Amino acid sequence: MVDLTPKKLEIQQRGDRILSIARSMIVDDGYHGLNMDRIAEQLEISKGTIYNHFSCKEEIIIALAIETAEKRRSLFQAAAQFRGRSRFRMLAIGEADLRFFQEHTSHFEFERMLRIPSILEKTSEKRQSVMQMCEAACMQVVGGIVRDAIANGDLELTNSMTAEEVVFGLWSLHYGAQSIIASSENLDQIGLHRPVETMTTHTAMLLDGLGWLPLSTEFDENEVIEQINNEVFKNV
Amino acid sequence: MVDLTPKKLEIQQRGDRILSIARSMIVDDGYHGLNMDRIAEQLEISKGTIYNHFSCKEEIIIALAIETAEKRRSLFQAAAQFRGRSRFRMLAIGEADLRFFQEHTSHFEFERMLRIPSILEKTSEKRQSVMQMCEAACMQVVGGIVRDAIANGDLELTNSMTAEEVVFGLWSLHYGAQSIIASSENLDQIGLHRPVETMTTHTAMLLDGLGWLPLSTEFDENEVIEQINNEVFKNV
Amino acid sequence: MVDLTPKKLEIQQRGDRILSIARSMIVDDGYHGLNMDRIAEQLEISKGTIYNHFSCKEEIIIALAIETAEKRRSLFQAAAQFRGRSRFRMLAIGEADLRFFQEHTSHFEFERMLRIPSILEKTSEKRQSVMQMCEAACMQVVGGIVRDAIANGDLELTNSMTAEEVVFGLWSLHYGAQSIIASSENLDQIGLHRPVETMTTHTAMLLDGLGWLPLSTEFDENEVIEQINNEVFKNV
Amino acid sequence: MVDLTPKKLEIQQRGDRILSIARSMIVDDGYHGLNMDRIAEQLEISKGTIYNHFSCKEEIIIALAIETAEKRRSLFQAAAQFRGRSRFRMLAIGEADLRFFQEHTSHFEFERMLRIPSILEKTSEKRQSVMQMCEAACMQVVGGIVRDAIANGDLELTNSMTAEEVVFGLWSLHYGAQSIIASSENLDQIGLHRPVETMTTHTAMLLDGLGWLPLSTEFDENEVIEQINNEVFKNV
DNA sequence: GATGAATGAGGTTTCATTCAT
DNA sequence: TATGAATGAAACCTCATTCAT
Repeated sequence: MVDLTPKKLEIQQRGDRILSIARSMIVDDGYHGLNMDRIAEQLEISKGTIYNHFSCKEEIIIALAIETAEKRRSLFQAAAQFRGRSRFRMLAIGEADLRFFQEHTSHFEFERMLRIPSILEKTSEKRQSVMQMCEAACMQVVGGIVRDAIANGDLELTNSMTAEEVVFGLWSLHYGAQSIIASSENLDQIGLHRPVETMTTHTAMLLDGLGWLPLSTEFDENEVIEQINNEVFKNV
Repeated sequence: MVDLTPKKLEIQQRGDRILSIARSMIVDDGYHGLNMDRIAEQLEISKGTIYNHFSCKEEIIIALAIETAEKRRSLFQAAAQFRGRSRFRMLAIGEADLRFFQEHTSHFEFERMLRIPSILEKTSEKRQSVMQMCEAACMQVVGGIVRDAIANGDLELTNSMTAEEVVFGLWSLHYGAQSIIASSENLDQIGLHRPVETMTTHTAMLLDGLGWLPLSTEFDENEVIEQINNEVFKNV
Repeated sequence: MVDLTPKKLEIQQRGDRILSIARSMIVDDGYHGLNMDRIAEQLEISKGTIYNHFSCKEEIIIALAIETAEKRRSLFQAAAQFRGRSRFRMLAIGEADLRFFQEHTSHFEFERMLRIPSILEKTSEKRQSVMQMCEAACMQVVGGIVRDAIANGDLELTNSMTAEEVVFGLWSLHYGAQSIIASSENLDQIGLHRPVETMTTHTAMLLDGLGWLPLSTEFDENEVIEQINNEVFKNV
Repeated sequence: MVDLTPKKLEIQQRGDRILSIARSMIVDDGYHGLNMDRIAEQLEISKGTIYNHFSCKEEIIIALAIETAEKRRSLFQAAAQFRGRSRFRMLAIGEADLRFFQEHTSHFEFERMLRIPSILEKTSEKRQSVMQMCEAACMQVVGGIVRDAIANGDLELTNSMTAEEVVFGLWSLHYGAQSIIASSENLDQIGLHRPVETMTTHTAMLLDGLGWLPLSTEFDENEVIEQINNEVFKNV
């Protein structure tokens, strides 16, 4: 055990280096830019060694997605611990999501690739389920807040909507907005000068539309967000 | 003119057949399933002929996306002609979008691919701009309704929001929801049994949150939709 | 006839322009630099029109070779008419060859291509025989001078050499030197500052070596060449 | 070391087999007869494997040229070691060149291709400089003998000729004669029954013309050549 | 575990030639 | 006769993946 540690450490570090180079390749040149030969060349290892870490190219992509998805999960879990009214806790989630988006924009690139079936298919079930768990954890965190809000009367669902369906609406809005922002270069030209802020505003409108109390007109959002940043994300 | 037809017709038909086969390849097996050799083989033409129609694989993808995007544009333009209050005209747009989604689910597959920069880069500027025009036309149709609503007092924007930004919110919600639905197989397992209806409900909630009159509680949605279908989409 | 002439002229001029462009393509990039598409493009005519002039690519090559071969033949025939001793007539041939080389360096490129069986095969028999006639005429002109020299005692062949073999030696020396000069950029760097003059000197040395009278030490070469230029090539 | 040999040997042998097949393709049909697909087919290896050995088609051509150029260099260097008068050492060079030509006729084809800029450009600088070194070595060997001859009075250059220019003459004569012989099928028909011997005779004539002592009339060439073969080339 | 040569499917390009208009 | 889009054979080259050492 004492002997194995340094070796295992080295192996893990190599795995990380592979991911790190792969990430920058994808960020720079997208899917076609990810190239097993060039990874091997830049790391000065053999191609075979890469295959000891990742059984195929797609496994690298999902590993990258998991890496960032785990960061999102911890951000969401941290946000959910904010003490206060349910609507404010949703604000904390929004803030977490915003931070995630700003620091890990590349995640959307990975996710887009994994939503192409022919790519996802080649990934291992193991990593697929890790990925799903991360996503499910995020949904559950948000779902928990929704249920809390229903339980304490802050939110009263009509249309026979379920908590999961509320989450789906918010997820759709954010996933859609972030995908569009991350992959469009000309938003400014079509009159969208502050797309991230616009997304945040729409989130508030949607929650208002659902009747989630207190309504956005009843409190000062900036003040709450400052409090959230001080309490929840101060170490991040 | 009578003489010109057969040759030109044949050429155009071949272009269409290429797209048709390519579409089914992508639907079945995604990006990797699209294979120039196999297209040539199945159509019994040479690869060179395919490249006379489409200069690369990615051009086929964008041609497919344009094909469907044009259908969306006509649906949106038809929907916008519905006579009635602005909120009902938005409902008509929602109905158009729904029909588009149900009949051309594969569009989201194409669009997802085109949002990967390394794929988009290889497409011709010409087709890129056709694609953008289709999208812009849709946005303008919706933007026009928003502006009408503002003009006649149905909608009063707070938060210094612009009409374009309202459209962005709806676009994000729908793009996000439809992407998720089109690329997820296990929504049912996580409690989303009617995702399309849920998306529609959230749209209504968002419009309510924006204060768009009449609010969803003030009219019978199903009745209006029936009217829309009768008047606008009866021939479609 | 009055009407046809301008048309025929135009057609012939186009044929010439095709050859002219093809020549420069081959000079720059050899066989695989010759490209029917690019000829059409540069002449702003259609590819089909080229095929009205030359039935295939290889016919262009042999047409180019014939064009220059005919020029060489007339130069040689003109040179052979110089009145004077056989050695001086050889000097005239050398001068003709020099002029040919300087003005039609590319001829050697064409000749080389036509030595490749798969290329020669595709040319028409008609042009093949025209080509052969031109070459034979040149050799006969030189061979005639050699035989004259032998007949009148200027040249006495030892080593049981024949007139044809004498021609071969001169041909080799010139062909080799000209090929090297035509395709080397760095002769100056390796100490060859006047390669053409060097070739001429070696020709004289070779004729001296063969004992062809008068030896180069017995007359003023420059003076004779001036006379040749005045009498034989003054119109060229 | 014992373990490494079989694998490495096999790899090297495959590289050699690629060159061997490529050589015959070029000999038969020139540049466009060289075909990566057909090499793979005939060797029953994959195309990728060929590209592991040679990064492009042109690298094969230059590799072939280097292979033969190195043989010429060793022949020349061996020849230069012949002990005897300078004229006899030149005879040894002539003998080396003759042997080279007879065994590696195809070299001239490769050399010609490499004179086409668009072909040479694609070859690696590394191989280009190897090639240049081989050629320079040959010229220096001959140049050395010329200078020795001048130094010891065997050769007295008139016409302000330099040692390099003497080499150029010999090079031209041999290159030209060998190119013609290598690429002509019908020399016999035009009266050239022993072109190689004729070339050798002309070399002697040229050297006689230059006054290189002893003149060919002053010694028995065959006897000297026999001696050269016994001393210098007996192992070759 | 590490290596890297071998594999071979497949994307892309090129180009001579044909043929309907 | 001129045109040039269409054709399709032929190659070049890339790259993810495998496997013997």
